[in-house]
This record gives sequence, C-alpha cells and structure tokens, in this order.
Amino acid sequence: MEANAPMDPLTERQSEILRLIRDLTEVSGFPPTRAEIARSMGFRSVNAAEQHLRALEKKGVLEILAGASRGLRVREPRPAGRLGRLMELPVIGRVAAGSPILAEAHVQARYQLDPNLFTPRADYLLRVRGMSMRDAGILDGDLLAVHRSHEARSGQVVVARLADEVTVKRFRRRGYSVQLLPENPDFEPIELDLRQDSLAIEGIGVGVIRSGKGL
Amino acid sequence: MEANAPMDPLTERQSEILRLIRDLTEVSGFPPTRAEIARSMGFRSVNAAEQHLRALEKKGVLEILAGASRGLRVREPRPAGRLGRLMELPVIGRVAAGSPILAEAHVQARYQLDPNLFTPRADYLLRVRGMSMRDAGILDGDLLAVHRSHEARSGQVVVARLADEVTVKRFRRRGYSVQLLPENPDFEPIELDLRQDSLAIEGIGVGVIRSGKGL
DNA sequence: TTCAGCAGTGGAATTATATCCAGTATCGGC
DNA sequence: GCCGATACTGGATATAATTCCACTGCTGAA
Repeated sequence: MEANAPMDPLTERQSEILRLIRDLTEVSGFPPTRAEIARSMGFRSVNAAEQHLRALEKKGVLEILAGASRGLRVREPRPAGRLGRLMELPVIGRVAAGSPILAEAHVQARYQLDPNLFTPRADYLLRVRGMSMRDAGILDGDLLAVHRSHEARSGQVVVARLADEVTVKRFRRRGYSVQLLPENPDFEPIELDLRQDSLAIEGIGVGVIRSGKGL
Repeated sequence: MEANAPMDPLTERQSEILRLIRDLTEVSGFPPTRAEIARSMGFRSVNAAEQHLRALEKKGVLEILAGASRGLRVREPRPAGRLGRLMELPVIGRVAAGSPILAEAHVQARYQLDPNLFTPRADYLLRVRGMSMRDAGILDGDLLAVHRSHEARSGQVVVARLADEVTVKRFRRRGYSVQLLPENPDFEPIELDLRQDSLAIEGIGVGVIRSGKGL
C-alpha cells in the first residue's frame, strides 16, 4: 500500500461525489459509471466525473481499477465497529449558560438517523434560535447537525461558545484574528482577537434538518 | 412485482455460479462481468456464463439489469433490514420529463429516517435544483421531504408538475386562479387558470434536509 | 420420439464505458 | 503576473461488456 497519511481534506464537491458513489452502490448493488455520476450530479460532460474520480484517488479515498467498468472502490476507514445501521442523535435545545452542550438536561428529543446522511458524522442536533444565519438557509427552529470538533477551517459553519453564550456563525480566521460572521445583513459580525478573547469551538455544522411548520 | 413463489431449486452448477457472483462482489466491490465469470469457472465461452445468469434470473434469485455492465444483483432474503418503525425513503434526483417521480431510475439513494421527524409522514426526498426557493431556506442541492398528496392548501410548499416539468414552489389558490410563487425576487411567479392550464400536485413539502455543501 | 431444461463452444454485432485531448473559468498563493 | 488546483464543457476513440445467433450433446419426462 502507498502511504497517503496526510490525506488532504476533500472539497465539498469531492465529498459530494464520494457520497454519491457510496449511495448509488448501496442502492443498485454496484458502483456507478462516469456517465451515471455525471447524470446524477447534473454534469453535461462525463469528463467532469472522471476528473473528480482522479482527484479522489489522489487523495487516497477511492480506488480506481484501470480498464474495468464500474471499477470503483471506496476506501472505507471502517470506524470501529458499527458501519451501517442507525445512530440515535440527541436534539439539543436551549443551552444554559456555563453548562456543557451535551448535558442531559438540554436534550429535547432523540431521533434515529442514517449515518450516511451527513459527512463527517453528526454527533448531535442543535435547535437553532434566531435568524442570524438566514441567508445560509438556516432558519429559526431548524435543527443543525453538528460534528463535535474543537477546530474549524475558514468558511465552515461553527457552533461556538463565547463567554457562556452558544452561537451558530460562519467561522473565518486570519492569524489571531477571528470573525464570527452572521449570514444576515441585519446582524453584526463578531470580531475576536485570540490573544485576549476566549473562544471555544464546540463543533462544526454538517447539515440542516427542518421539519414542517416553517415550510 | 413478479411472483416467483415456487422458486425452483437451483442446480449444482447454478448455485456455484451464484456463490461465485457473491464472492467476487465481496472481494472486488462490484459484480463480475460475463467474461470474468467464464474465466473463473473455466468456460471458454462467455455465453455459458450468460446462459447461467438467465437461468438464475428466471428462478428469481438474481436480477439482471439490461444494458448495464456488471448489472447483477443477487436477491438476498433481506438480512437485517426493516428495523423497528424506521422508514426507508428514496432520494429522488433529476426527474426526466414525462416520467413518474417515483420511477426507480430516479432513485439516487435510500435513507432511513425516523418517522417522527416530519409531519405529516414524508414519502420521499426530492433533491431540489436551483435557488427559486432561497428565501424559504430551501437551497440548491437540498433534500425536500415530500408527503405524497394531490391536493394542497394555500401557503404550502408543493411539488408540482406543469407540462412535464417538476418544480417546487409555494402554492396559492383563489377559485380557479392558482399561483406558484418562488421565494426569491429574481424569479417570476407562475400564474395558472385551472380552466385552461394543467397542473398536477405531486406532493407537499414537509421538511428539508441539507447535508454538507451549502454549509 | 419429441421436447424442454441443462451445460456448453464459437463468433460477431452493438452498446456501454473508460480514457484521452483540448479547451474555459475561477481561486488563492508565491 | 503566473502557477497549480478546482470545476467544469465538448468531442473523439479504443476497448470492455452485453447480447444475439447458430451449433453440439446430455438427461429425464410426456
């Protein structure tokens, strides 16, 4: 085996393709062709699919068997134990100041979800309050699927805790300067200097679920 | 579908082939071609494999997808599946003009969801294309949870079919006059008169799921 | 005895598929 | 300003794979 330890992170588009391959394989029983990928993604050129596959192979998450039709194999990291089946995710409501997010008291409900739905894995669902992320399609009352993490990359939606308040914002960082950006012109960005302000990343947003009424 | 209740027993040779298909699929990640089967079995003619596949299909233990390379699916007697009261919802991608939404060809994936998540019950997930419902928090690529229904009330988000095109819009009706309203000022409302225009409601939106990309 | 199912050979037409080539456009880093 | 990476369109081509055809030979049931 070759060493692809660094494992560059996938772009959004690339993980979308990877998930599509997994899903189509699951449904049909065999991997898709380039043309099928292109059709599902809405590409008008099969080559767009081909290029993505090459990129995924280079990053070590996909195997391509030269010459074989549908010769794709997703390299599963096989997380310890359970691969498929269901996960039961807690729905976290209002988070009291000073207490950890996942405190039992905050759990409003538990839903069973298909783990394939989100990448990376969602650990809990946070009920979003307010309209500060409206233009990112995250509305009041929505459930934000959150992957627990203490780090974030610029551009990601994060769950952050500043001085005992938990908030959902888009994260941007340059050196010691961090911005927590709302996606709604009616709200003000939050500017932080890591040398003096405390900031704790609680997780990154990996999905949104909205049910009923708001629609 | 078809009734293959009697299920003729397989011959020695046939179950050997079936086992081979299962094994090769397991190790390589995708089903074998006729040529590969022939080679593994020692046939000098690919047609020998083809004939066996036809026989297996006739006996109901194998599915052959015409035209698709490696289009073989072993009919498993449902290993674990159907757990509790989980529903398995199909994800519907691009809907070809003139074909029913739930045609098997449109299914991109299947996800297990907790039925409590949406009310009323979601029957399928439709992948939304375009930004015409942006201000309702429904973005390009989102999955719209749809409850099948041929009727809608004013104000609901509907999946409608007009002249072979499937679209997601907000529904408004006064007498014979129907409006299909985008939630984005860049798009034009669609005005219909039920006395002359054809309109088919395919379902009403009961939820939204977004995974990854938009975030 | 004829017929249907089983188990193959051999060849060939036609798709399906992978893969290459030449472009366009945007983005962030050096 | 140039470069590599990303994300595509569009067309061409060789080959991988399905599928049809015409055969041979066996066996057991009607």
